[in-house]
Amino acid sequence: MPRPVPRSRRERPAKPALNRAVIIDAAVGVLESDGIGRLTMRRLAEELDTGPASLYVYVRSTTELHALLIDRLLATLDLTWDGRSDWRHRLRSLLTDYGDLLMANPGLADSALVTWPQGPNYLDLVELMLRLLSAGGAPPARAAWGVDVLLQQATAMAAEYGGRGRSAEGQDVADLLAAFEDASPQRHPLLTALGAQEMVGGERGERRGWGMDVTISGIFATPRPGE
Amino acid sequence: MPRPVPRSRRERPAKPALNRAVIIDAAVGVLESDGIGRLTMRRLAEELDTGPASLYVYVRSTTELHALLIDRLLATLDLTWDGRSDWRHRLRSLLTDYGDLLMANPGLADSALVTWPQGPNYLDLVELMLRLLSAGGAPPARAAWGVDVLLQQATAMAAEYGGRGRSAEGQDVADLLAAFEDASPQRHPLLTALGAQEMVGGERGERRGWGMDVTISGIFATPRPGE
DNA sequence: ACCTGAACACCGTTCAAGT
DNA sequence: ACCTGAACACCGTTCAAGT
Repeated sequence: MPRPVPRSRRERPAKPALNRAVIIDAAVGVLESDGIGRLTMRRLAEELDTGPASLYVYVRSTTELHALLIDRLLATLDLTWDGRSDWRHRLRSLLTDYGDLLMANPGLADSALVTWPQGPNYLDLVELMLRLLSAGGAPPARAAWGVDVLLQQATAMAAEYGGRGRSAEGQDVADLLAAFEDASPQRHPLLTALGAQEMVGGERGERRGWGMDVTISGIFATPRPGE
Repeated sequence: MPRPVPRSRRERPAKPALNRAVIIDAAVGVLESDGIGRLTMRRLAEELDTGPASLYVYVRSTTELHALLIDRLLATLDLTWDGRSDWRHRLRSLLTDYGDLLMANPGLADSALVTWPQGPNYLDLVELMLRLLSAGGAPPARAAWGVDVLLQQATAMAAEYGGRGRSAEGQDVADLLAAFEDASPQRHPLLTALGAQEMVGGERGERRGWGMDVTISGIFATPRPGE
């Protein structure tokens, strides 16, 4: 019969044994409470009630930590397709969901832009995109490059009008607007005629949807060299 | 008649007066000698023989410093067009030059990806791209969004197979390859059939050229909503 | 106005020493 | 094998005080 756990150990749950899963769970917690800007080895160690050195037994670097975190977040996406609904519509909704996920936390898209995701959910996402492009008639080798281009674009768009909009991450939209307002009518007639607002602005959903259509159409219009 | 400068002041040139231009010049020096990863306020202050606090009189933040640096580097590009040569060819060569510039220094493209350039040369680049897209027949509003998409893509491509290839920046290509090799034939049949090499590899120039053509074709094939 | 020493509040990563 | 205290070598930014 087990002896009763001493009160001091029951009051707060015992420090959980460290492992990769526990660390990534804690990382999600820090992301949600503090933002990715504070998702550091030291902050995470504090959360887990240990020292930063302990994390290096399970995670190679801060970059790997971010890659694992992003993969973990992908698990919340719907990565299925019934194979019958319109492939193009499904591809758009998938990329939209992915972008929304990255925009939900300020700075997350910026991080995703320079970090290659790493984990099972990322593979599922890529596989689904390959299926959808194949369903549309893309030859496999072209679909392979197409996935890369589409993901890169979705991530970049999320970074551009997601997190940085009203953030504490350094620059904001006002800076970009101000930069365009330095355009000179003599030297930059087209830019001046369009106006800063036209360059930067636009309804987010429209702009994003247009970008996706550009790339999807382009993929189907452009054979790979030697294809 | 001026008194002779004391020997101790002549041995090494006098500390230059600080100003924006001097700071950006020094930043280029640090970029070339140490890489952008070490282009910090502290390292730059050391180069200028002062303390970091002094730089804040001229530069608002490290992000602004990087934005100014990137604009400065753009000055080395050929941003002219005679208006007669093939617009599409010129657009491709412009984007290629821009990508090469970012790939010349490891980590630079990563930084450009999350930093909006700021300065006169960036405006010249945008103006030229607007001219080229207009020459191809794009309506102005579509050209505006097209410039954004093209620059974002060129930067992302530079980041993807530029700097990180053989770098000390955290992840490298081998990690990405390894991630794809975890694909399971049951769960990821298309991915498995293609193979990691097909997803990640390919001759850099071909891949980049294909990506540009995809986007350029897509821009001309896709009207803006309500256009 | 411009400049700066010093401080505040952080970082990533390594490694010898412990259990 | 797993864990960690402590250290090393850095960061960005602010601010009171000087010139």
